[in-house]
Amino acid sequence: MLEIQRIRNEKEAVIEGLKKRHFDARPIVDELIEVDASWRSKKGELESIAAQMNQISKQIGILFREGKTEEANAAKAQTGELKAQETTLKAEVETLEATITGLMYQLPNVPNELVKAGKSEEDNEILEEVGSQRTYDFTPVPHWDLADKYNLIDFELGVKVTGAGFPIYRGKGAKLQRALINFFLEEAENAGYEEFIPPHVVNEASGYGTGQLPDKEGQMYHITEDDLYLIPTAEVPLTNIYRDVMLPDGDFSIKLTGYTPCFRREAGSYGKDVRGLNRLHQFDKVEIVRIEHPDNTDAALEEMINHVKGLLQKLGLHYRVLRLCGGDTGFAAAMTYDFEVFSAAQEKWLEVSSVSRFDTFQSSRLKLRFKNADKKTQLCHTLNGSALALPRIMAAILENNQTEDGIEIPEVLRKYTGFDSIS
RNA sequence: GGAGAAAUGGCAGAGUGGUCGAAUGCACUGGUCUUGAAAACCAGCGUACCGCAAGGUACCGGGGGUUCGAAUCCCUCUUUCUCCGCCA
Repeated sequence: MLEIQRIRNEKEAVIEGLKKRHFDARPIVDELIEVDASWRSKKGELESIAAQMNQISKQIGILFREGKTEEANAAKAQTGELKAQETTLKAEVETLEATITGLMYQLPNVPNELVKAGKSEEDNEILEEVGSQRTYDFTPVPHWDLADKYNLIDFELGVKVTGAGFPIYRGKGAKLQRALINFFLEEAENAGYEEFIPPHVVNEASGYGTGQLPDKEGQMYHITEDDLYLIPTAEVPLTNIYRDVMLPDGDFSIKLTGYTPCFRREAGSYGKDVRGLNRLHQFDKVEIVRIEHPDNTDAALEEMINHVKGLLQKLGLHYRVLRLCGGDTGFAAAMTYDFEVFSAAQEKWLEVSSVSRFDTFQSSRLKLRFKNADKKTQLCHTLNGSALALPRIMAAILENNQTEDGIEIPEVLRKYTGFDSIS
């Protein structure tokens, strides 16, 4: 959430910044400024009435103690009018507050200055491409066929047990999946991230804390009976560990990682894009999360980007890095870098990681703060990224590393899989 | 799942309708003393919002209610503990 002070003080800059998302913030911001002003004035009235009431109550207490019952009762009688006013004002203030909150929740984060204006993924900037396409003296087969041929992933069985988008990994497929998880976790650990195994289900407050609610309500599985949500990413439980936290001093850099399954309803998705592992309702991911002093955010982001690049390089994948344009940047993010790997058989780029900085957008909702050098309370910055999401990595490894009679396992994974190839 | 008890400031812990934002102790910060430290003593010491300020308001697990007035009474939810049941 943007801070109300920022909207009051930098109104035009906020509106201008949000234009990069093709988001017309002016109506919301104008209303916000107006409602905020009347909120402040009503709040002032309410508080002065409350002050009078407190004063009278105090007097009544003193009178009773002194045994001046009649005077006390007289004083009681005059409170009626004030009390009625207080009740009315209170309701008005509450309505105004709800309006403000409702409006605030509608405003996405203001893009970073590096982010280019743009509407959709067409406008994303390709920053670099590393590696090159392998050549094959046969026609590469898509991963869903390979998965079937070598008995690695059973999509039909998943449909039977659960439904579409819930594949079942088996045999060497399951083992390769587990190898990737172990590899990613170990790399994160080597980079200084502490490993967590968080719950896979979160409460409503956590959903609001990281910004999934109310914006993406329909994208999470909601367990209505207990009012809990299946996590769409480990970002939610990991970041919410630090909800309502005041870090004692400005010298911190918190690095968390965790592997979790992720659940997404993906309502409305259909067609060719959802074939095989391309888009699932349940998938595995290792996430990295950072909580940083604002001065350290640039460096942290850089470090995370390099971490993800390192993983892709170690896996020998042909990849490219994109900086998302305003329109394609997620609601809560100030800036996002996407990583895509090239899939040999599908002949297209698959997104495998997304690294974002949120600046104070999440921490303002989370109430995640620290005491700065002047002993003032200040909001932390949060960042997170996938390192990495498994299914499309799996798809790319299967497709890109296929030979005519098998699949070669990347060198770095062999100590985890225990086998060098699948045939 | 059933029965009971509890939730107060960083921690411990008092307070059961009125000068309570809350005693006291510990911790913490500053000062005095000391060559330095410890001890002792003095002072300070929660958060948020509104306000240029003075100041005001709100907060005793969350929400609601009673009352002129609620940490204190009532309802409700959550969490923790004890006992019983069930169980990987």
